[in-house]
Amino acid sequence: MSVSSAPVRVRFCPSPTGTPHVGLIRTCLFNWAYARHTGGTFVFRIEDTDPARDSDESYDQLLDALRWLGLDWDEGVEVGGPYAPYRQSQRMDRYADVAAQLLAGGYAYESFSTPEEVEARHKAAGRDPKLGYDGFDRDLTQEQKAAYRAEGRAPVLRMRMPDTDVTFRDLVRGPVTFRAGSVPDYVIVRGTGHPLYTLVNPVDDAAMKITHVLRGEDLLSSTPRQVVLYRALVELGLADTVPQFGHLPYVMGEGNRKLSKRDPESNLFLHRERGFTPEGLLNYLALLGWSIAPDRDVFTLPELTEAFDIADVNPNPARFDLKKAEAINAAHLRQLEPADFRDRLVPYLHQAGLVPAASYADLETRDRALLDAGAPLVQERMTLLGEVVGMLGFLFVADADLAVDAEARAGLREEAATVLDEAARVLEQVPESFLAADTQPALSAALVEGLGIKPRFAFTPLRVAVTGRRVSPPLFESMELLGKASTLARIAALRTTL
RNA sequence: GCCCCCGUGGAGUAGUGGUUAUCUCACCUCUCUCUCAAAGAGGAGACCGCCGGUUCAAAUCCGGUCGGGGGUACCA
Repeated sequence: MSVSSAPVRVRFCPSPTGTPHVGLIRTCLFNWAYARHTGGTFVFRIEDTDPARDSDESYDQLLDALRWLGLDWDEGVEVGGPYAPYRQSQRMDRYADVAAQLLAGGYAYESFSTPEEVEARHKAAGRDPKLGYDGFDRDLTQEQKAAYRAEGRAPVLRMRMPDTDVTFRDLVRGPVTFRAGSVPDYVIVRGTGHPLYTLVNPVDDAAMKITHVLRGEDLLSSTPRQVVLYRALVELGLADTVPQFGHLPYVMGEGNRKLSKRDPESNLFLHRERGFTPEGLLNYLALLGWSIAPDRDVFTLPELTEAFDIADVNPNPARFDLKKAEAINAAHLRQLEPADFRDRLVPYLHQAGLVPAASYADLETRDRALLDAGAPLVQERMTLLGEVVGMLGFLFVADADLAVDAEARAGLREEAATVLDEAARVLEQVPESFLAADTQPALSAALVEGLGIKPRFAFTPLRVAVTGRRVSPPLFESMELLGKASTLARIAALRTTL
């Protein structure tokens, strides 16, 4: 149900403040997906007009985030484009020019009132003092303005809001109307001459010929202001049309609160560190307000772009559910090509200090062999890549350095000592190759049949001895990878603590 | 106060006049089984915020109401 047939141009325009937030990335993803779906253009612009809060570090993190996720942009910072520059801090002269035209055209006016004066006037008139700016300076004479300047006051520039309702058709919510008089005249340029977001954002969207503004619901209430500004820009010949707006639902955290920057779950990089894959995380983020089909929620990025339409976005607030996100990620891990999965484990092992190399290609021969054999053992047992440290860590530590989980050790039954003794005796006789096909029957015969112990109780002490944990990859394959000497050494080590 | 948005099982979600109200995750049980997963089978869980109206018939249309969220900056 497209209203416009012009090529789609969308943008992602974060402020470089703080660490990338999952809600911000969700917004980026939807813009990107819409551009890719429609064959349109995805613009990446940086809104760094607040020197007090913006930082280069945050800018770098934004780039890092988009590159990690594979959300590529057609125009914008780093890559350039026909409407460069794409950092607002480098476009200041343009804003001054537009502001001057808005003033000259009567769309904006100079305002000298302080907030205290506005409030005082509301009180004096018996109105609610929190009503907002009252339009007092709308029609000041030259003499009045001169008098204020003589007092040393520097005026702000305010947009003149119309005395009519402002209606626009939101792509997600349908028609939205703001009642006449409910949106006060707002500031677009500070007394210092510094332009504000309310001016700069629509001016750049117009300059960059943005056709669809897809952003968070938190900006919904600023839309009537922008629509009015846009209309002025159109009349001034500075914009072609008013773009279409679509407001994406909030991303909620626990309870009924917006997921805030304070919540650890909101930090994109935390998820990366824990071992979310780009595929898994993006898949989950796409589910925050959208779904590909009623009976399906695991999909690839190409499937997403093929199916995505802003019109299908649901207006309800979406809750960020880590459990669900992890389940989606686990499904993606299982779908990975075995070699791909294996390669992705290395950085996590490296980070934990288990292997000296940070990439598979740089791995030593022995580590490489262990990982080649170990990765397939855990691929369908993991939710996050970071779990590999716990799952396969035992393969990469010296016998003396194996940490045995205290709880797992304490949970062993009385016959554990007997089991370990008997297992050690039997395993001594298994050939050096230590194949699972040899150890399993030997241990079964000795422990299950010989001692009459149920398999789960017979093998648990061995699992704890060999891997240090109660949950591990399959036992016999683990022993095979570890080799006969290490396996026996670890069994002996645990035995002495019982 | 004023303005705007939202309201279907624990979470997400399908469903715009007639269905036993969809599916996924989570949860419970069972099968498989050396642990954990995976896989397979089954189960519990919402009368669609509430009230009223229109209609033979409403989660779906209308009115009202309550609840939650957001905005109301010389922040973005």
